[in-house]
Amino acid sequence: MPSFLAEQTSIWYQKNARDLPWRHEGVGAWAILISEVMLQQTPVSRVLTVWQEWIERWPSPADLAAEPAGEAIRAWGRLGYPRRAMRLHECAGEIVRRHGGEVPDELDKLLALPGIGDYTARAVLSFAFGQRHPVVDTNVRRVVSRVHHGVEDRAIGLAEVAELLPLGQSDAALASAALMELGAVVCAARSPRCGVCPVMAECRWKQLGSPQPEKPFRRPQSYAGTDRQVRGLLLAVLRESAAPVPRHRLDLVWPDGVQRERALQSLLADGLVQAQSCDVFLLPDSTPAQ
DNA sequence: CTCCCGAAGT
DNA sequence: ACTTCCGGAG
Repeated sequence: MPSFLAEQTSIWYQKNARDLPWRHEGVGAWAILISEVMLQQTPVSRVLTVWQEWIERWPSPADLAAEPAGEAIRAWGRLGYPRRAMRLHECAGEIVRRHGGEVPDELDKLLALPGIGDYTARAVLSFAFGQRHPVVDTNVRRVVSRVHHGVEDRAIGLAEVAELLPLGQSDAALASAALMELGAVVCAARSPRCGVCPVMAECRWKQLGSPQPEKPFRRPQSYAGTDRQVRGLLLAVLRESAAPVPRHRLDLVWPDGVQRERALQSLLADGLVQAQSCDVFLLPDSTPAQ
């Protein structure tokens, strides 16, 4: 059932879409998959440079799979959540071993790959293969919740979004990109730009006076002082060092020895760091995928 | 300090 | 259903 929301947003998108390099003609499924993983938790502006480096260095899954995981972690730079880099490396290996080196174009096969969840699998199918799938990230949830239900945070499921997409494959893929773009640049969480919104006239949320949620949703933890920050500091040292790093150099980045050790152990457990000996550490140099 | 906002493990 | 996992911009 093509909806007013999907149709109007698609028209708007064709005039107002940002010119992002992974949207260019001829960009392959692997490059799009990389972009979606990088964008999972990181703003566009920070992804641009690293994505370009990755696709030039590793234009196919086989190119990435042929290198040690540590190279992916190093090239991830400061994008954050570096387990994504490790999973992308594992993902490349799986694509080579199980799919002949080509990104699969079926939902169940994508969902089975490491680091690929409900959102990313459908984003790749839509944006790389032009298929019709509900691509639901928090932007899309917010847009649909506001426009159709008039509230900030109604639970929006895949089925509901599937129903509002146009029936044609390429029209649906376009609408999915458009809904995400609208949520990102117009129907923003904090500062919505309703004055330029293509669906303002039929937005339930706007009609109701842009009601805020009953519960303001408190964010329990800040980043400063968390294990995540310490892990980031430790990994940065290893990333920027060509040679293995002795423990005493890691001791410099954080004063609390208990937390520092806990962070180091969790990095080892995640496979983001390897111990060369009991007091020397390096990025993983696991043998490339066979 | 706040905002950003997906995958996977439990 | 709830928690862990980053880091830069404002």
